[in-house]
Amino acid sequence: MSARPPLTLVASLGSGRTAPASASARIVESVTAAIIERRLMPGTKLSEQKIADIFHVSRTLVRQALNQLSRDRLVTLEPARGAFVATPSVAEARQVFQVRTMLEAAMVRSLCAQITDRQIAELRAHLRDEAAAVARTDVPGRTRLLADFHVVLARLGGNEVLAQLLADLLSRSSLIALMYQSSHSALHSQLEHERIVDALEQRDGDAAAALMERHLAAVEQNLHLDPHTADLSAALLPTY
Amino acid sequence: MSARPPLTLVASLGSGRTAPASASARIVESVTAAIIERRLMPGTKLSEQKIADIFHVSRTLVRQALNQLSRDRLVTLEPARGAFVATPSVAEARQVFQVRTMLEAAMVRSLCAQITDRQIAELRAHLRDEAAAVARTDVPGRTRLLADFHVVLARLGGNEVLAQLLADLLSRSSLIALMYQSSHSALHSQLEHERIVDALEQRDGDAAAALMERHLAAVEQNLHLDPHTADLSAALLPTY
DNA sequence: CTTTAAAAAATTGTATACACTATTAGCCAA
DNA sequence: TTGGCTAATAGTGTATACAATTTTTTAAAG
Repeated sequence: MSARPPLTLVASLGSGRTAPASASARIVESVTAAIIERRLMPGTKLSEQKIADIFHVSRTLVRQALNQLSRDRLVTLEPARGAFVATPSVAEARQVFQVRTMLEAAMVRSLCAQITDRQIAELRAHLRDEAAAVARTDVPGRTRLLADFHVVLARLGGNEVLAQLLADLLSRSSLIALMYQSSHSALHSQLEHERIVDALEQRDGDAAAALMERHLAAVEQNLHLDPHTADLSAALLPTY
Repeated sequence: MSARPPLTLVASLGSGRTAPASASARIVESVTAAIIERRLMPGTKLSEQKIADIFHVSRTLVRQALNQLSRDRLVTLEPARGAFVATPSVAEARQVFQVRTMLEAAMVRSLCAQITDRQIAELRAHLRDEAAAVARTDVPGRTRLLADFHVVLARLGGNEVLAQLLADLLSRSSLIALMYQSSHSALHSQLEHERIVDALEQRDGDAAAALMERHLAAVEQNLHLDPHTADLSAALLPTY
């Protein structure tokens, strides 16, 4: 019997980013980071009182945070039973990738028409960070950076609505990748990112869109989404 | 009442589940409906205690509902000042339509490959409802039906993630249309919907996507988004 | 009559109390 | 032991209390 209080949540407080003023926003960020960086497993129960104790706030604020996480689909709320880290279904996983493909292909295509050299340089800098994290086998770091690449791309277009939407889809994708044990190598992903930026640099919208579609398809292909494996892992993974 | 489509914009914004509407979900639906049906103007203050009295619940549940509405971008929360019906900016309006164009164009294109005759019949039935509402100048009804068309389309593809995303964007679009006084005639929109279904029926993905893109561009064009008008209306409408 | 300042009222932000539901533990009977 | 019943425990759902902040009112001065 573990009953292991997620002290890891507190540790994630120090992880970069703009400091959210609100306490509940801090909790949302911490739990999100913990999920993305694979420190909280799908199905883990998120007890209100335990989280409240960790952050030294009342359950009121914890409940606010859990509600928001539920809207983000990172947490499932079961009435009168509590909050759990979500366990996205195979169907949901496929749908998330389908939506991402629609959005991201169109995004890079339109980005080609407006991207500046300065922005390309920003992307190159990000790619260097990715490559470094991959090289030193920094698993949490590379996971976050590889996901961030897509959000950075979205922000370059200046469409905040799109960026926000994609950020949500990306955090869901991280949970999906964790749950279905992606076998897509980080190195492979990183190289595909490089090629996408190459296409952007050449302002070749069709190529960039095609590369993005193939990249997402490759990532999805390397998830263990086939029914047999999925059922098995879903049956074995803890529900409490 | 007439046979209502299984999925309405308002209903889709609630808990998302078939669970009996909780108190806060009821509040969310009521406020959403009030905004979409133009009974709450942008900028209107939503006082917690007043809403609590109306629904005979405590502020706790009202705050939950307002938080959810804030996440849907229908309501803006100003710290220590309260909740207000959102007043989406011109930039946000353009971004919402840009994202919708990306998603809905790709959506109808992929829908062409899998749509059944039975689903086409469903769409035709919806179009008849639309036409009837337009003919009898039922403004709230036609507004809802014209928006629902896009959500119904999303549901047909069987992608629940996409449908949910689009439902959110649609409610935001309704608020935008209200704020920027769309001059796009309902009849015109309705006819464009007919053409899109025509293309779907012929399984012509490129045509359907192009028609959808033109439809959304036309709707956006007929919003009063030009800076001068926008500043004027923004200055006169809100703030109290 | 307008402007400014301070006090009062109203409203939001957070914590706590309590009711209600679910889970667990213990007990008895088969 | 095993199954099921009941009691105890723990946890969630909602309401209320109180503190902090903003808005309004009131009053006085310029």
